[in-house]
Amino acid sequence: MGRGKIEIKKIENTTNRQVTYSKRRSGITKKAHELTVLCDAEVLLVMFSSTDKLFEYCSSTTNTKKILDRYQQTTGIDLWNYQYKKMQDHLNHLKEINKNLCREIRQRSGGELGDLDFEQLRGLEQKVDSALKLVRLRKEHVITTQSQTSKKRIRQQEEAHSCLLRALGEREPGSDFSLGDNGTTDFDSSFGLANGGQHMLAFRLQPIQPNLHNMGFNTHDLRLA
Amino acid sequence: MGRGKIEIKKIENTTNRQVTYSKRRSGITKKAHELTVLCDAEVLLVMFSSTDKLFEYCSSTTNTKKILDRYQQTTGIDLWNYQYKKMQDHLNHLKEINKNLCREIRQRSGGELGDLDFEQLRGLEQKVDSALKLVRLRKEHVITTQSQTSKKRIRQQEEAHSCLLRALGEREPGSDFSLGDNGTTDFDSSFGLANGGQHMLAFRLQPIQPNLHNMGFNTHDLRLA
DNA sequence: ACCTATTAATAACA
DNA sequence: TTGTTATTAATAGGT
Repeated sequence: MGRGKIEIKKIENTTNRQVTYSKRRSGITKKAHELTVLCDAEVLLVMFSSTDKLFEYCSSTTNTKKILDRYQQTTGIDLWNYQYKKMQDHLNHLKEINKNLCREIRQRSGGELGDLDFEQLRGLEQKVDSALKLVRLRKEHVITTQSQTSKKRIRQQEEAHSCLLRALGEREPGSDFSLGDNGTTDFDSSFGLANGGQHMLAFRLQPIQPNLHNMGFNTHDLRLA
Repeated sequence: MGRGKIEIKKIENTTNRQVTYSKRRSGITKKAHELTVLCDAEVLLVMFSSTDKLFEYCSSTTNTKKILDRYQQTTGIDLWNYQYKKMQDHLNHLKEINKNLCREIRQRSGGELGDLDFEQLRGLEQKVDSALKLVRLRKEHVITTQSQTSKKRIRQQEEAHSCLLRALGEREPGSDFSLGDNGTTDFDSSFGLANGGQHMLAFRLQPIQPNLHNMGFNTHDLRLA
């Protein structure tokens, strides 16, 4: 169809080839659209020119992804399944590990012990027992450290306080800024704290360990996603 | 191009539509092939008829998967990535859960306590402590049950044994099958067991709970896959 | 991009 | 389905 018949083989003249590509591409696209409308079909047409430019037509009744999903479903052909399957395997493996971890935690919590025989129970008991010892040890250590830290801080504050008082006393000898029996009590009450010691500790130490509560040792959601 | 012009809209006559589909399908396929050869292009053509039959053309210089890989690379468009990404998210989520579970187990084992403050340690201690109590309770229950079961079995064996002896004695009054001071000892030694009680128990009970060792409470591989 | 002689595709019919 | 053919549509080569 044109000024003379042409043989169906690669057009060697580059310009001519590109012109023909352009014309025929629009031609076939039109055909694809007509097929879609006339025959109620779904058509996907993907073309790469020899210069690597992509052109695509897809029936407006659907979209590329749908067509290709359907294509895969119909043919059963792989296409992109390899990666997908590898991932799925990985996922199942993780789920399995997860399940076992959850069971271990439940057993370490004293639940789901029905399947364990005496020997296993003995082993579990020992583990939990030694864990308990370790936790207690750590707890003692933490409380000791906290207590020491707070004592040191209180001492530092006291020193700073008396230092200030002394300085004031030297500048204004007539003023009555002398200490009572207990300098610490005066200092505390000046901050609205009735008691030193424990309250002081709780109050002062919070900024040092900010918002670690509910971190680290959480009660995790043991359900699998 | 035919015996009269037609409007481009769905052909209502089903037979006619199918005939047209068939003819035009081969027409467009031919066009696709000509485009491939004349213009050195790569063409993929996927068609679903209104009766859901798939027809495909792909340039013989390539294949469907290559075209689609290239399509995806060129467009950057998803295609099948949606599922893939969903899976990847799921996977990362599971890994996260896994990590937390592992940490919880380590903390329940008395390790990795450095990040916990006093309150958290106290909570952990209580959990481990109550777990220990539960495990011990269960252990006691199991050992009690086992012991009762074994005692019952020994008693049954003894009865069966003396029953047999009695039967033998009645049939052959002259023979000397009388019991010694302790019938149990005789019975045990006849099986090559020096002592009854504990050994007996261990020996007899194994078949009752076969190969449960190393099941249920395993030391799981805490590394993530 | 447009033009148009010519070929190719195909609608209707068998 | 397949084949025939009158007719329309696509397009090769030229502008």
